[in-house]
Amino acid sequence: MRNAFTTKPDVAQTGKIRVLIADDHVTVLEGLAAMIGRQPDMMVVAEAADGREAVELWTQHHPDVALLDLRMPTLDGVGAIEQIRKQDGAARVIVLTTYDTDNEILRAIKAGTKAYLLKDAHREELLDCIRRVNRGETCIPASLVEKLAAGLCSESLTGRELNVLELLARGKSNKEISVNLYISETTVKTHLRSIFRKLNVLSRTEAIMVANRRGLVQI
Amino acid sequence: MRNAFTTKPDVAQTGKIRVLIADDHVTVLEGLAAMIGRQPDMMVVAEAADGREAVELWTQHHPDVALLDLRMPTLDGVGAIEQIRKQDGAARVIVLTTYDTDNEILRAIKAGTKAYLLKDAHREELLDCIRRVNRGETCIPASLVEKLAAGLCSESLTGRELNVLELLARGKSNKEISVNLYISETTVKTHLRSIFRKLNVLSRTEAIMVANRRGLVQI
DNA sequence: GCCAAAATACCGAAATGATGGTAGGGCGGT
DNA sequence: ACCGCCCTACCATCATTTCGGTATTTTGGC
Repeated sequence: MRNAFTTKPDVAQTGKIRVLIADDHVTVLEGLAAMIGRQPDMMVVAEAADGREAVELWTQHHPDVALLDLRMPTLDGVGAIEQIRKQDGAARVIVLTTYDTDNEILRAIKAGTKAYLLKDAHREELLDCIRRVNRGETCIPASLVEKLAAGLCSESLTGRELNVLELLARGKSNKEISVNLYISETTVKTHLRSIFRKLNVLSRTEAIMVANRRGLVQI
Repeated sequence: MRNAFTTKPDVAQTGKIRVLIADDHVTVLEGLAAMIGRQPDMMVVAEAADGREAVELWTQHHPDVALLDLRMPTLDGVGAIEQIRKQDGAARVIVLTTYDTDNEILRAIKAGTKAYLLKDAHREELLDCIRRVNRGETCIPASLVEKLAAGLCSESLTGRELNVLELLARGKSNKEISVNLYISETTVKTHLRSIFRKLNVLSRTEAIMVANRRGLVQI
């Protein structure tokens, strides 16, 4: 079993940081490969087009750093991170995503990601991030830390409350939600009051907005 | 002044399709450049990081095909297309975007784009699209045509209705909207009724959902 | 088996939203 | 000058949502 203190054989051989990249957008994959391939101190050892493939290729190659998109088919980034860290708890994973909703960041960090990069990051930002993570450091932009700090103090929603919120965000009325969940309209109202209190809003429309911003539901 | 019937000097010289690419994500830009650069029949002549730069570089290079992201700083894709086509009505522009909301597609096509590609398009799809557009053909995926057909039969919102809808989508109440727009709450209700009728919905929450799906507002 | 949390449910009052009809002022086009 | 459209505005009425407080049952963990 590999661990963080094992000298990585391939690094020793090539002297390069071995990187796995995963993204369902072929353009992004090409771009990452091109940028990384040009660096003298790193190389791409595997490219995956979805989450499942990313886990398989990680198992085969055991790269120094893995760069994963959060939204991918078959298995999303968080799922892939969990699978990978089941094999190696010290695996170094960078999450690369277009969106920065609170919930996605939180889930990714809970799953054990070392760094969280937005896709509009600059070239040097991204390459430096790979180098830092390879050295065992973490790399979370200050703007994201702020978002986290703001969100962490809020209570989390229960499963049922999330069900209600999801239907709410689809534009359903209380009656429609009750029919959909096989509960009474009164119960829906009770759940809604809890949701409003937890999200610190006063109306359903506000709730939709906040839920969307926090990544609790996607409209 | 160039026009569609002028023989393009650079093509005659190099025999390659000269492509301009524009995207604010450096990764995507790199990816496009790598893919296009590998093709024997095309080459990247200019790379822009935002809309204004795209227009400037188009003016300088007059490429055969321009690949533009829709969402860019300083000037969005549609604005860039309009500027470019002011110089050359026959300019061949491909729109490349992550999202496929009805309104964005419609605006892009109205502005005179020849092709509309989603960023998760496959490699060959993208390269073939460039070749087809260079030959003067268009290239709009069937799935997008369907979306358009579905949306075209609906009435369009007036400017004031869009103002109301925007605030609505921010979770504002009728009273808050009225204060924000310096109109009475009654007027807000009148606008809302028009909005509901035009979007074919029955409540404000449904309106938010539909407006977001059609790209009328972004939450 | 017990405790805490979650899910379910009801009542009633107050606020907000939805829907009908109606209408005057402004503005651009024919 | 007239027509159509947009923006504005009001009244009345009904439906829905929001906000108190309260209570039972179910579920999961210790």
